[in-house]
Amino acid sequence: MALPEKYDHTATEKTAQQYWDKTDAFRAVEDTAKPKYYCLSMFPYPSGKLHMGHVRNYTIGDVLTRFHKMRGYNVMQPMGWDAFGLPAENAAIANKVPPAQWTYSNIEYMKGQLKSLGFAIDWSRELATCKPDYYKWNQWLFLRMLEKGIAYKKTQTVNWDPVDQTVLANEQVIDGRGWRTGAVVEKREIPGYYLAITQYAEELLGDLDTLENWPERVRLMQANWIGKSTGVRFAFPHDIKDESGSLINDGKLWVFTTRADTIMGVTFCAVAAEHPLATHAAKNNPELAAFIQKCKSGSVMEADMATMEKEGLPTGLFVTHPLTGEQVEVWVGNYVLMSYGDGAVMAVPAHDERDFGFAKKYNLPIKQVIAVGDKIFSTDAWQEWYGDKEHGVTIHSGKYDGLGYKAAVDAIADDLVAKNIGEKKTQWRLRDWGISRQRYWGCPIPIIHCDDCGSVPVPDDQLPVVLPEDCVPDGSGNPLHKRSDFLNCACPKCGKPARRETDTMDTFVDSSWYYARFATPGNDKAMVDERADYWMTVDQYIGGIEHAILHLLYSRFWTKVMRDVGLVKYREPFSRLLTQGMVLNHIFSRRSDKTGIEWFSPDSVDLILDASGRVTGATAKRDGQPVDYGGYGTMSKTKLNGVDPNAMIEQYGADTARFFMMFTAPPEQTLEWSDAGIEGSYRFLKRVWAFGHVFATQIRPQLPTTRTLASTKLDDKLASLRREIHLNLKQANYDLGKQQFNTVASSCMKMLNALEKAPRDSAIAAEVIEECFGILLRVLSPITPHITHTLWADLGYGEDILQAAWPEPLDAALAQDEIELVVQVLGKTRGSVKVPAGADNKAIEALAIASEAAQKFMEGKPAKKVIVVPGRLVNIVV
RNA sequence: GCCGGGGUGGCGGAAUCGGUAGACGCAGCGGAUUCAAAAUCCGCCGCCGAAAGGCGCGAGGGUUCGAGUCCCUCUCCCGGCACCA
Repeated sequence: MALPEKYDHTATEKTAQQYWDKTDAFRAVEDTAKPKYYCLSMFPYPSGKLHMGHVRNYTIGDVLTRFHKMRGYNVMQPMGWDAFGLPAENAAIANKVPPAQWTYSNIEYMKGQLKSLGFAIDWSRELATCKPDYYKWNQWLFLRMLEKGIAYKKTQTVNWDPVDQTVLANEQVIDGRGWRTGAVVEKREIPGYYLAITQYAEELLGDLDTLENWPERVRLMQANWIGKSTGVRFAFPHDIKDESGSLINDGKLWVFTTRADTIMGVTFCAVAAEHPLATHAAKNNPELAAFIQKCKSGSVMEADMATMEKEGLPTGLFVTHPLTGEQVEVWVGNYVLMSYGDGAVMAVPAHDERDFGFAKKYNLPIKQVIAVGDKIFSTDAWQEWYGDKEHGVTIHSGKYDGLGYKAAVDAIADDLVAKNIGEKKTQWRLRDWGISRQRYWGCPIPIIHCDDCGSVPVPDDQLPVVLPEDCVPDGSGNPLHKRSDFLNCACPKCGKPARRETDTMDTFVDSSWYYARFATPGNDKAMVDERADYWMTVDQYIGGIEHAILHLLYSRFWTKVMRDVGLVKYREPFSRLLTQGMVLNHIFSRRSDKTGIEWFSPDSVDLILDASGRVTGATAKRDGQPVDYGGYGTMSKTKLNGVDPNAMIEQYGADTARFFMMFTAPPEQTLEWSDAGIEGSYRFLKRVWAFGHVFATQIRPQLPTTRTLASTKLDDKLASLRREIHLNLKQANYDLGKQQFNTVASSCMKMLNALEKAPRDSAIAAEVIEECFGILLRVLSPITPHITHTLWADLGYGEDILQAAWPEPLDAALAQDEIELVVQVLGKTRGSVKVPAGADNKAIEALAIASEAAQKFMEGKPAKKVIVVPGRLVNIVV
């Protein structure tokens, strides 16, 4: 078939995709003869259509998949759908269609988009988390967790919309009001199921060290989130009784501290507004009650917290210092968190900056118990060294005087243990994972409520508990409450009529183990099987940094639970992680008093550039009036600055979109969208095609039947072309190892630049070009698979480029007779000199000193010292 | 506040072990082609300077024959966490 002269991306991509479909090219089959490579991109939520972030994510995964396939790995790249979730319910409310229908039609559409981008996905492994054959295993493992005490029930606080009678997610609460009703949101205590991720805190933290191929920042974010601190938990005894006459908290005010060495400096205690002692004290103290109310209703927004003034009120209650026996007053402080530790702190104003400020504000005593050298302590202002535990030594502390940090903590902890009133303890920031959601479109929690037997787990043989797919939520409450066919059931224990649990699981549960299920398609007898033993762990995981904490932490936790249940042997699911940067575009807006902010899409404005080509502003095409330029920001629906992948594919093709995304920025960095950049990428592919046409018409006819390249001495031009190609190949291979794809794309461009300039008028030239263009096509093929597939096949290289071996640079092609060295005088580059390839340092020195560049700048002075860096430069010191 | 990451032409970004800073591309400028335009092709393209040359990788200092790269001080930007006791 003759190769058309003009690059037709639509036809090219269609042909290639048909070939892949026909040959089932991406089917992954277990094969122990080859090293396996499991490449996984985070599966999408089927929100409607793909956005550019998806395209970038999956292109990175596809490049790695295809590259490893050509390198001889047995690769698997699956795809699925994170199909449960709130947006489907919102769409259902708006369109009056069941969430299932909306979800399945989105999946259909987005699957078509993924296919049109040419990703090497094994669709036979496709899964959707909303299908019973998938979520059955959520339920099954949940039951195992219940048995092991990892899953448990307790009350939780939720946002309650009193008008719709429904629970709201945090993002549905806007300025304290329900997003649909505008009603003031209440806090409600309702029961829910929790997973005891804290039981795994130590392991989740410790195993971070084994994740060498994870970005450092992700590991740090997880470590911070887990938040381990070691210290002492101890109690201040008291005899404060409630109305019924019983001691509050058994007469102990428990606190946690990492600075037990400063216990002798405690001058007061502070408790959270929700603390029982605060509640008690407020009963006969309206001022305190009002303050507590203010603390509780106060904003929990970060920005407010940061600027919030530390405030407090005394309770009038006193507790006893466990070591000195002194009476210590209890305050309520707005800075004490009920959710961390015991909701109370000891206050040592002398050695804690926050306590210091609080004590100064309310005129509370400040007692120094730590000294650093001869430094003078004063209560005038806080000094950094007051909190220095490295160099501090205890003073004014009675029997504990003269001890360093560790010795003091040990001695004090020992005494508290002896008094049976304290212990060394590790405190975690991490909290257990509440998985109950009062929502319809999610995985049902397999529990049955019986009046006699209580909450009874659904027996394994009754799994899955299937969610009805035909409900249409109307925004008021969970529609399952109206489904008697779902609701009514028999108690598995006593057989009496009972009610099914209507809460569903957090969708993070669904995504916590899908990677393992991809390796076990179609098995309805087991969650995972021996095929998963073959494929797991995931060799390369790719996704957005926004999942650095929750999704990745839950997946790690889930894996460890699966291990403890005996399902898997590995400790961690993802051996290597790449967090790709976001895709940005220009933002334009106009603010008016009448309509508020109006957004303008980038193609609805004309840019105003300054003399140097920088964007300084824009005008709307509609009315010619100026709009505000907001710089680059993430693509979003509201800001109208998204780019539609389908429009891209239609106009330029998938290969151009893929090439642009790989070329414009390294994968971890943000990527700024640019129409001109897209044009540039398209131009490059058109040139690749044009060279393919030259190859077909001018090169191939010249090729001799017997190739002589390996035994022929090439002339300078051909040798340097070949060297240039092999050098760029070497560079590309190095960069692929680093996962730096932008420079791989650069290397491809450099190869084409060299090829276009090459002589093409002899049989041997044709042979060199044949080899070189073959290298270019293969290096380029993971990035732009369609065009390279077609050229490879049509130009006679072989049937399927994906089956071709990845090229390796040849030493013979890289070798050169003469090398050019940079000549420096006193470290400044002055020129260059050519030396024979095998020249020794002595000879090189002589040639360099004799060179024109050196002679001019040495000004007749003798060389004091000459440094030769082999293959690079010569530096002459005078 | 703490912890990370970063600052290189008009722009996106290269520079592997301390060894020619600005690869590759975009934008811009000049030219060829064209009736003209688009497309395409060729050339130029950090700053100062007529040139020789000098200066240049956030700022300042240091180590070195040689520093974007190593060390110290400062500064700004981005991300995460945060009254965490």
